[in-house]
Formats: sequence, structure tokens, C-alpha cells
Amino acid sequence: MQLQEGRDKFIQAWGTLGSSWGINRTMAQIHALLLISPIALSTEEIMDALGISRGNVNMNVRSLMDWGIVHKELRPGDRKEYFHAEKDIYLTAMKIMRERRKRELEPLITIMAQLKQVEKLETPEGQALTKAVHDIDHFAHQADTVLTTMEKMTSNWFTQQFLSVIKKIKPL
Amino acid sequence: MQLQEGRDKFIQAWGTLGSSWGINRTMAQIHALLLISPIALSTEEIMDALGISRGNVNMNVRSLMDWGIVHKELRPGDRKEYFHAEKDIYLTAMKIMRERRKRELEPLITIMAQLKQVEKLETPEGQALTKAVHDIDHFAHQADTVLTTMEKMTSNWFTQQFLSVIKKIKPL
DNA sequence: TCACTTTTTCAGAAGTTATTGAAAGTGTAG
DNA sequence: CTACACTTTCAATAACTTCTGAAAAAGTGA
Repeated sequence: MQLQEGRDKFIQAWGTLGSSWGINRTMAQIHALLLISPIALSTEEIMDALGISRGNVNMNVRSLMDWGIVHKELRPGDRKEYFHAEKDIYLTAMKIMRERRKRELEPLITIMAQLKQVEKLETPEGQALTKAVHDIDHFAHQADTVLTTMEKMTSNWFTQQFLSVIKKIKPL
Repeated sequence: MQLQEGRDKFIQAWGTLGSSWGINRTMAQIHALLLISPIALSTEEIMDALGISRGNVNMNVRSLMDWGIVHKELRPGDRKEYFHAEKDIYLTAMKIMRERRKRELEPLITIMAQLKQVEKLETPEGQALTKAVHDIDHFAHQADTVLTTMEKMTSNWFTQQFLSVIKKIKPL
């Protein structure tokens, strides 16, 4: 396979995966483009490479920066902004997890806390709700703990350690 | 808070969370309704409870069954089908993870395997692509291993064990 | 200050995904 | 076979999301 064909396929694949991961297609494609670009790119270069509008590039690049996986680079004597992606894929994955934990798990925990205030009834309906709220709350806290712990993994070394622990656990 | 208010809030919250998790809003709401229902419900009952059409209920209930988190129940002498949700929230989470692993990680691994066939060039562009493909492939395999291991956790007991292992790991 | 370059915003257009509801399909009992 | 009770499908449409491009805002140097 030729280089250009490979690059296109990579951008395409990352875009598709991203959209099933709560990151929109274009955002993921910009991220892919920056991941395989050895140098930082300007807004214009991204527009040309992906054939999308200025507004679209601007909006999605800002989102990628909010996620902490793309950074702005300024060159002395040049007014343009250039962008490059975090190249450590583990760190990138951790940042995405962190953001999703904040955006999804934390609100869930908040709502479950509110729902614990529902008056306890002895009816089957009341008990089913109480059980569901309790179980989900418990699960959400556990998941939050696991992800928070993983956020603290900032090096590949540690990820390897973690994996080796997992591998040693004997499945039932 | 009153029971009915709590039930509505629960369904609402689960629907919102679901939609940020690749499960569509309605599918998640049906799941929530079944989770807090002590008895199995018919298509009509789901339609009435959520105010949605027959086709919509049918389509989403089938998807929930594909994910393995909702089951059909037949009552002797009744032609209607009744549906109930898996009530073990850990088992439910595991099944969702399993499905997402299959739908997202496996295709990613397949594409990275193809991209490894790109001819190796000494140019910065070639090397950047090669590195990205290699890193993502490695990461995807690790993630796949972790999730596959977790799939084998089928009891709360084991989840507790796992969590206690995680907690003991000293963060950097 | 102005002239110029670059970034940001946002209303409307385009594209995508979810929902409806009616028709077709399936299975069962008489 | 027919009538009935339900389930499934799917084309039309509604709802939602993303994208464009031009205008406004912001930034820079003289």
C-alpha cells in the first residue's frame, strides 16, 4: 500500500471510530490528520487536507483543545496558529476517559444522589426503583474510582504494570 | 420526592446517559422503564408509559435483546410478548462493554492490521504514520485484553475482588 | 489611529438519525 | 380456510446534528 492511500485510510478509520465514541466525525478526522503529521498544521492546511470549511476547522480544533489532546503552537514572526496532536496514544486515551468520566459519570452520580431521596415505599414499584438506584449508584462510584485511578497513570510504564496485574487475575 | 416523580426522573436520566454512550435515547428509556418495573411489560404498556409508537418500541426492544440486556417472556395462554430487563447492573454493564468491544475495537484492530502493510518510507510522513499505526494497534490489543478479561467477570464478587486490586495499586 | 491578517461566531443549509403509522407478515385456534 | 391477535417492516417525515461561508470581532504593527 502506498503512503497516501494509507494516510487516507487512517483518517477515514479514525473518523468512523470517533463517531461511535461520542467524538464527531470531523473532530476525529482532524485529530487523525494531526496525529500522522510530523509538523504542526495551520487552519488553512487542515481545511485543504480534509476539504472542510474554516468555521468547521475552528470549531472542532477548539473542542480538541478542550479535551486536551491537541495543542496550539505559535511561531515567532508568524501570526497564524499551528496545531499539533498529543502523540502519546496512552496519554490521549487517558484524557478522553477523563473527559468522559466528567461528562457522563459525574452527572449520573448526582442524579442518583437525588433519587435516593424518593420516599421508601413497600410496594413492588417502590422497591424496584430503590434497588435500581442503589445498584447504579454503587456501580457508578466503582467505575468512577477505577477511572480516577487510571487517570493517574501517566506513563506507558504504569500501563504495562497495570496490564500485567490484570493478566494474573484468574478468571472464574 | 414522590414515587412517580422519581420514576420519571430515573427514566429521563438513563435516557440522557444512554445517548452519550452509543445507545439511543429511546432504547435507554425503555431499558430504564424495564429496570424499575417489578413485572415484565408488553409492547402496549411500554408504548403507553413512554408515549412512543408501536414500531419504535418493537425496534428498540429487539436491539436491547441483541445486546442481551432485555429478555422476552411468554405467558401460557397469552399471545402477547412481555419484556423484562436483566436486573443485575454489573452483568448489564459487562454485556454493554462486550458489545462495544466487538463493534468498535475489533474493527479498529482489523484496520490497523491492514495499515501495517503500508510500505515503510524514511520520510517524516511515512514514519509518523507507521508510529501512529503501531501505537494504536498496540493500545487496541491491550484494551481488548483488558475488556475480554472483564467479560469473564460474571459475578459481583469478582468485581469487588478486581476493585480491591485496583485500589491497592499505588498511583505515581 | 488605520490597514491588514487571522480567528470566532452564527444563521441558514445540508446531512444524518430517529420516529411514526399503516401495511404486510406470522402464527394460532376454530 | 378464515378470522383474529399480535409482530415486523419500511417509506415518509420529523427531529436533531453538523457544516458552511460571510460577517463581526480580535489582534498586530506602523
